[in-house]
Amino acid sequence: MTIAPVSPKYAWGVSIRMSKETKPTLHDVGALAGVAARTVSRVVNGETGVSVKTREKVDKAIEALKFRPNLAARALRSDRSFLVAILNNNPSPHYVADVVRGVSRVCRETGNFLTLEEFTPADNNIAESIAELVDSIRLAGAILIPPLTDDAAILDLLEAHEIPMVRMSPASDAARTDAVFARDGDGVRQLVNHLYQLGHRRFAIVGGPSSHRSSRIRMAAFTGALTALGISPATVIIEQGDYTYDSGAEATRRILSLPHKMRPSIICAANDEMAAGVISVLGASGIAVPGEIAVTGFDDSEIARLIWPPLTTIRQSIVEQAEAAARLLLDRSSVKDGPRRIEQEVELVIRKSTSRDI
Amino acid sequence: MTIAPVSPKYAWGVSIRMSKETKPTLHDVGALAGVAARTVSRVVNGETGVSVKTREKVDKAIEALKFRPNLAARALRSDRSFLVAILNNNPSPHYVADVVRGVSRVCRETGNFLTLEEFTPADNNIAESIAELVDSIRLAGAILIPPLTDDAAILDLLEAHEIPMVRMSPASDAARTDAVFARDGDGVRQLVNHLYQLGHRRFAIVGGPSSHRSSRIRMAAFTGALTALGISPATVIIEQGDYTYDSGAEATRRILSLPHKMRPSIICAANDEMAAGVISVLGASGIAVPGEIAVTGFDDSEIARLIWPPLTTIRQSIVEQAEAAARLLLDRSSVKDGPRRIEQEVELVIRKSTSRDI
DNA sequence: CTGTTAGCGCATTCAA
DNA sequence: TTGAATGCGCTAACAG
Repeated sequence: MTIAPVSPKYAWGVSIRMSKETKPTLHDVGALAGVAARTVSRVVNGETGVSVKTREKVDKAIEALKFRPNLAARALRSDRSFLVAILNNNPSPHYVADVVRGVSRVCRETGNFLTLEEFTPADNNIAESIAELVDSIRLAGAILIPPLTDDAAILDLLEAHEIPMVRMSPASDAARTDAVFARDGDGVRQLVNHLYQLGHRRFAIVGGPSSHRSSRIRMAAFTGALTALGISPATVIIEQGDYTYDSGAEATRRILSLPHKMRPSIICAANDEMAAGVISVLGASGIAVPGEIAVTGFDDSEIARLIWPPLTTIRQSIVEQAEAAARLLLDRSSVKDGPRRIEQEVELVIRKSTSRDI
Repeated sequence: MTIAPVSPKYAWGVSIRMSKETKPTLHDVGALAGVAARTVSRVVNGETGVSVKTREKVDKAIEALKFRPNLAARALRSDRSFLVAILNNNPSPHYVADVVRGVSRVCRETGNFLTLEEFTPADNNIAESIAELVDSIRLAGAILIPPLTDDAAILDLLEAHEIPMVRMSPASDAARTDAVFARDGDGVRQLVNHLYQLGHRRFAIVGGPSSHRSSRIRMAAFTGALTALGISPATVIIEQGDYTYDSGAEATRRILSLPHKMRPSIICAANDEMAAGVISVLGASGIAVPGEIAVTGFDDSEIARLIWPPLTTIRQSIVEQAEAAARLLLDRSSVKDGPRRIEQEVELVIRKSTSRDI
């Protein structure tokens, strides 16, 4: 057998790896299987047009060499990476962690990797950082989390680069891209009906910032559901918060400063974090929860379970929404039919903050 | 001027980009600046041996073309990516979010990108997933978060691939790699001294899992500090938890079942999450906090501020630790001197859960 | 069904 | 101080 002048690695004519340091390539696999690199490439990428016999040989060689395609080479040659980016400037750790968990799972299933572009709400050069990323490598796609979902400059940027994207719960221009939503309105209706059955008639609502789609929807659903039960919105105390703990506490102080006969029997916050603020002020004021005033949240974030009393709330599985978003992102088969939209069910979770027996 | 038969892009002899779709390359920049690609490469990588004049021309061309080096090509050619991986199976969203925030900041400063390998504690094929990553691309480095920091199989894997790594608060084999720690012991001593000054003499401690370095250190510091104040460890109630909310609640039930005269005036939990469990059980039992029993946590995680009463605790800035870890990881200048070690200061945060005036 | 050739964009010889 | 040539590992064209 003549010596094939290919490269030192192949100096013995067959695929004998000289060193543990050298990672096997398509070429190595091909040499071992007795086929060309191109054929191995076909097998690796699941292309059609390879005989079963050949495929088996190649698979065996891949296995034997523990071959793994080089990401950089693939990305360079085919101008498509296997990187899915999560773009985030949402400061809530629970929310982000759940998104990461869901996307991560799907990435692993599909042989992709996850990159995280993390910003604080104060960052003002978000678009620039993202530009750096998308100019440096062709992303498999991007998942956008609120409130960054509604940043027109970033949407423009991604569109200009033709990066596939899915937005989670976008507030504006919802039909512009693929998107995933939760059925917030359904949740509010379930919650209100439950409270009504418990006998509550004097409601206070602490709304979220009107800039968020979710808070507008939740507020509309609250007033709608109450009206449907014969409770006039005019009799409902409505306070405005901004989804933070402190704003929930502040709203509660305002509520407690009202004439005593107007005091509600139930305070519904538009998210759990504000509800935690509500409970802390009630506790500090010596008001029994739920005995004197009951409290509800929304989201079923971790804190709903950790505070005392634990919160009755609406669970929306962010993990599942994120999984759905990632699958949508990676499935390009139906994009041509226009923006796609997934709506996720929610669920009422009843805990002690509305219990009758405390 | 003759037509240079280089590629369609250069068909006009000078660097005129034919289409917005085509990203500029080193070659384009060089053509515009009137130098070879090799020279541009030198400038981009900050190599020496380029005249000031040339460098200026090149910089101008880079600016004009908004050139950004192609990550994939760089990674392929030089077998080094600009990807920093965070390896995590810690379920605490606050903690992970802080790590991400710190690492993210440093990555952005240094032109790197961040990839997140996220696992649940239940995942049993962590090593396999990480192998897939490190076999696919040469990472710039990896940052390991507990409890994954102490997984020998993963350390072996990364070492075998010669991936630079920094571990955060490793429990075992601490000198094996670069590492970042917090001065937990200092924090405990500050805390105990403060409680002693408030008049507390009957202590209960809810420890963390002995598998964690942090809980062993914290427990040793508690008994040490108490002893130093003349309080015999034999008179201290010690319960074992596992850092979860539920284990804190459970430990508290055991404490409350003790004869009344043994009841402590203060329960110190080894982390905030267990402290939240402690407070919930005390609340459910009608015991005033801090009036009858005070409570402290450790970590100053978000929940410390969100529960009622808010927790006196020890703040360790995870963001800063993560930043330090990332800088350590990316600075390879001093690795040859053996494993490096950074210790981060902590700080006592006094809140209502130990206040005297409630 | 399979192989040959070429080149993605960059960094690294080596030569000038 | 600069440039020409080469190839990293892979996949797209194009043959056979």
